[in-house]
Amino acid sequence: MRIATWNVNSVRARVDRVVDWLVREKVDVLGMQEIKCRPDQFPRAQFEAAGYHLEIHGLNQWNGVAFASTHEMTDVTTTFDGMPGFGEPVQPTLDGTGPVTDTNNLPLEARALGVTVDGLRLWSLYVPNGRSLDHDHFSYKLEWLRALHRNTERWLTEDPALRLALMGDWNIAPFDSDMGDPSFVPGTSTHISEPERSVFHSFEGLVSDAVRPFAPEGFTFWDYKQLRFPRDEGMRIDFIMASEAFRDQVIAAHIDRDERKGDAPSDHVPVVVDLDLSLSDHDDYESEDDLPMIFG
DNA sequence: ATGGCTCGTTCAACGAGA
Repeated sequence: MRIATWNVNSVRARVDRVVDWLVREKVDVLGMQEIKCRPDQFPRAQFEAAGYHLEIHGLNQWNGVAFASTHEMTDVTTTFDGMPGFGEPVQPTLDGTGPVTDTNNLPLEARALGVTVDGLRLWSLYVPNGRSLDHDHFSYKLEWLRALHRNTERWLTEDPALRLALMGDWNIAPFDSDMGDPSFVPGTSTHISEPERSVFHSFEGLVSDAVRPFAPEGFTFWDYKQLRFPRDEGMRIDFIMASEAFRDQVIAAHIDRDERKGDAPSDHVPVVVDLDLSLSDHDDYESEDDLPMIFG
């Protein structure tokens, strides 16, 4: 089973490339970010003609997340507990027709979509950018991630065997080697600051990077400006962070750098994991010693 | 010091991205 995440930077501008890639690479499930449209504007026909079901969460021209899957998707959710909103305060409407807000009456954005596929719990996540260290968007970014962390902790406490993947554009370069764009300066830039890296690393122990063991090098984003791609001055900010039970079934992973080439690419490339769902649970050496295998 | 690209909205610049 092949699962991928891709910040497509407008699904309407990129639909041909995205669907071509899905078919060519035989991808079973794709989590997309920055679809930049509402569900009624989503180019459904091309995905469906290629055999994909869709789940779409988009409110306007900003953000937006979606899943395309050849397998059935269930338990679709667009928020997690305590997810903060951003922007001008608005009053929520009782009939549910207006914007959904947080406890401060700030509108929730379309940045998260959870689905269950073949028993795998998958999230397509578009973490807020932060904009600058002194911007309201930066504290929003940190609080959004802290809320996600609290939920992740709860999900895995309730079910330690949950096969969970938090995949998407995390908008953080967690290690120095993940930042190759010289316009990002330590101490003054987002994506590499101590609080961002700290909250990213706080997820370790709950989920960890399912791709890096198979792809230790490589960026997932290159700015459109200043020849960043030809110079390979990119950033690694797109991750599939997975629980241990999920990682036990991962047999390969890669970053599809070639998707940054050619006509009208997204500025991000797909990040891919391959799973063997028939693999049994990770061997626990203690229990293996204690309990000899019994063949029925 | 500034802009550099790209997209959506909508036709002229601007917000947002990272």
